[in-house]
Amino acid sequence: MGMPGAPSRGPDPSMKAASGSPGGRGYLLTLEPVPPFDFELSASIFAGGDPRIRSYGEGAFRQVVRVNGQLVLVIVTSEGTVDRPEVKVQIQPGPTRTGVLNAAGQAVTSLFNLDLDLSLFTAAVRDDPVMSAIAVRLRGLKPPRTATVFEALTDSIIEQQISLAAAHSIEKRVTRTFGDVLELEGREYYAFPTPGRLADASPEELRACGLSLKKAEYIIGIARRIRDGDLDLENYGPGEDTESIIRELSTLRGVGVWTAELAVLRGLSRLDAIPADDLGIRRSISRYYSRESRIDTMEARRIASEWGEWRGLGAYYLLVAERMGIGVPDL
DNA sequence: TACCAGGTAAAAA
DNA sequence: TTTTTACATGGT
Repeated sequence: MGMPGAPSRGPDPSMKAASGSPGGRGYLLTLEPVPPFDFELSASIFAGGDPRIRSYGEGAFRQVVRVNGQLVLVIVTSEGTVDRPEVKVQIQPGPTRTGVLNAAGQAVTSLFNLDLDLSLFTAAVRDDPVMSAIAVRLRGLKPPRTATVFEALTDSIIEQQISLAAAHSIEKRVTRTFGDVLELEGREYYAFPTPGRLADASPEELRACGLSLKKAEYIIGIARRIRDGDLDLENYGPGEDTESIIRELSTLRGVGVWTAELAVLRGLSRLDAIPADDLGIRRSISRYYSRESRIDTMEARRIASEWGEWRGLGAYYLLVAERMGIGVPDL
């Protein structure tokens, strides 16, 4: 039964724009995420990140976002609770037009999936005692989303085959080499490179960032098709079936099923997509659902099918649970 | 030191 | 058509 589009969501969180911050440090926006939402838990994935690119520390998340063609640093903090979440967004440099302010608010809403209604997920996994127990432990955890599908697709190509540690180090070098820079108070912040910038890169330049020559060619090829108008990754609507997007992306050179699934999961928050042959996902599924230390792709898909249209989010919960050292629930 | 790690396309059989 | 190989960096 192919369900069209992404799982249904709650309404957009309401935005209250303070028109100009009195303090003068930057402009302030308040977002009201759909509860439950645990900001600290959701943002902890970014803890220890490169402060020039994306970081979370001392309660504040920082990243450069591109809004209306302009780069701004968003500083996101939480003042609410899990059940009455309230997220503050500070924008630098200020002052800025309300159009930019509101666009930054939309960007943060997208980056943290603030409009996702997790109660639909917990309802869907009600009959799965393992996932239900983990969902209670991780209550309010929302999965992150990349700023663009291009970023998700590029990162996924970089992450093919090699370890996450190796991939992250390469991703940082790519961003610092090709990303646009925003200078603030003597500090530099980098946005993820645009397709146009990577379209102009040479395979050797990307190779110097640590990519294989083949991956460099894949990424440049995709970037050029976007630049030339042959490919548009950023306008998939809710009416487009997740499966058909995965099929479409899989036709790109260098993009297999695994890469396409990961890209729609992280770039479009298609939470019904699960990269079932992913080693890490298979390991975490086997940890919580099997006596075997390793399971194959078919077995992973069979178990994940219990989570219905939320299999991708279920997989994310298992990965986070494993990372946090949450044990197998006693049933 | 060697080997594996959140794959893929192209070559070889 | 199916199987094997090359590829890149970081951790153990």
